[in-house]
Amino acid sequence: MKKFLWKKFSITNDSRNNPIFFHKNPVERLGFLFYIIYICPMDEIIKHIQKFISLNNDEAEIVLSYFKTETFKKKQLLLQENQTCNKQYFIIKGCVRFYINNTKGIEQTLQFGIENWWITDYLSFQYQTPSHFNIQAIEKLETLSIDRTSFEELLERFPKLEKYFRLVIQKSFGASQVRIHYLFTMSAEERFHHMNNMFPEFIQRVPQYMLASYLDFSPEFMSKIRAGKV
Amino acid sequence: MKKFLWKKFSITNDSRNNPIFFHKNPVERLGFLFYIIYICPMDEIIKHIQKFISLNNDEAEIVLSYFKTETFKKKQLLLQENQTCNKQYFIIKGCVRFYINNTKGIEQTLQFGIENWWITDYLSFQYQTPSHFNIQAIEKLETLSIDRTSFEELLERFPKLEKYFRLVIQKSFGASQVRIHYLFTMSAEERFHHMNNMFPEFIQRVPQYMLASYLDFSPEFMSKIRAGKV
DNA sequence: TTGTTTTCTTGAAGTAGTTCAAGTTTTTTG
DNA sequence: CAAAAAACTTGAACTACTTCAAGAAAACAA
Repeated sequence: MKKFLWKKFSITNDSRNNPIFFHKNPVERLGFLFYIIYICPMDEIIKHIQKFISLNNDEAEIVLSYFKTETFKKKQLLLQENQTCNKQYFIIKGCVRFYINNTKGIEQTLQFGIENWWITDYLSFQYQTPSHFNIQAIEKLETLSIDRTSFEELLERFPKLEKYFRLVIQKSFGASQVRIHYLFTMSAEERFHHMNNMFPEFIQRVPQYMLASYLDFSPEFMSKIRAGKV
Repeated sequence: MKKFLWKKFSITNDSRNNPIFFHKNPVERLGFLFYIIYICPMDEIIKHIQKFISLNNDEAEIVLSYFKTETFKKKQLLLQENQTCNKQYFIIKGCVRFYINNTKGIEQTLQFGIENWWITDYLSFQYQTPSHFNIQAIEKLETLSIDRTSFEELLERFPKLEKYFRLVIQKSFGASQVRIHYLFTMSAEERFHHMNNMFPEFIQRVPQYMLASYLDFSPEFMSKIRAGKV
């Protein structure tokens, strides 16, 4: 039901220029209001922004207009190695992995992303250089995306968003440091149990072999840990 | 010689209220001008900021006034585990390591910092929570430091610095991702040679055992790699 | 529902690293 | 400059993981 409405009312970049969407008469906008308040998952990004900085309703609408909804099928790539990353994605629904192909041709997961997370290769996005990374949908995925140009425009129009993005990246960076900490201080088994305790629901969502590579051991070893055979 | 002058003219936070320093008469300020233009390493931070955003001379002086020069002896700690990190440091001269004590009581380096780098535990600094990390001077160290409160004030006074700090952190985050990439795809020996090729001058500056832990292998193994005995 | 693909399991053999302990070299300090 | 401290080296024994190969189970598509 939710999903049906979501698709039906799906708002694209063009909404920015759609007079109905921005019409001030509340009756005429009823459908959209309902959509925005009760159903629209796009609302999540506004809530997320408002956790870090203030943003009133009018601003929120304009901010939203800079984003495009983009959906991906399971296994579809959002970014491929050697391509330049020209979008930043905010995950509305679903799950992605950020991975590389190592020298033996095995895919190694560096990061996962779930609802309300930003995902992109910041270096490639910022400096428009080819990426070393792949980003792939693990589940059917709904995102809000913004390209490099719109992103610049958005930040120029709302400089206070600089603060929002600074804080978002700061958090990601912090998480990345803590991750290295865990890789360095825990044994394979400890890393698995730690992950298991911290994110019990999450580990249900991704194939074991991806989790194994994220925790930096082989899928076979994961199997043995789970079976208590180590 | 340089060092002597540096010490002699060392500018502290109090400079903000020092009428001589900000006096507009160029003759009276000659010493300081000379200092600022030819000797003052504080200038480096301004140059660094100007690489990312525009900043005129008047602004630069005010920005500088928010910082304090702080020096550390070799081995001195800038931040200790379990303390809350309440400063952000910009390194003028010297070298630091960002490390943890692992479960076996061995110190494991997660990051190095050299001239023109920012170093702090961003999570602890931002959310004022106890840090998991230590930051230590590896060489005699000169920094510019800014505390949490001054940092907030600075950003409020110059909102465009939000962009600067966003870009700085973005770069650090990118570097951290690339680092994990290397850890995952290269063997110990490859990681060493890669580091050797990329930063030949840097590896001269730090003890081998710190480098070994940064590259995630034992000091003994480093020794064997270097001797070609592996 | 059935066939196909993807994911997970298991044990045996192998290896890239660690750990330990003792000695040597280099750097720092008074 | 000598003494002390810190950093580096070496080889032998060990181990936490990997790799391989083959089969079982689960998920997916037609």
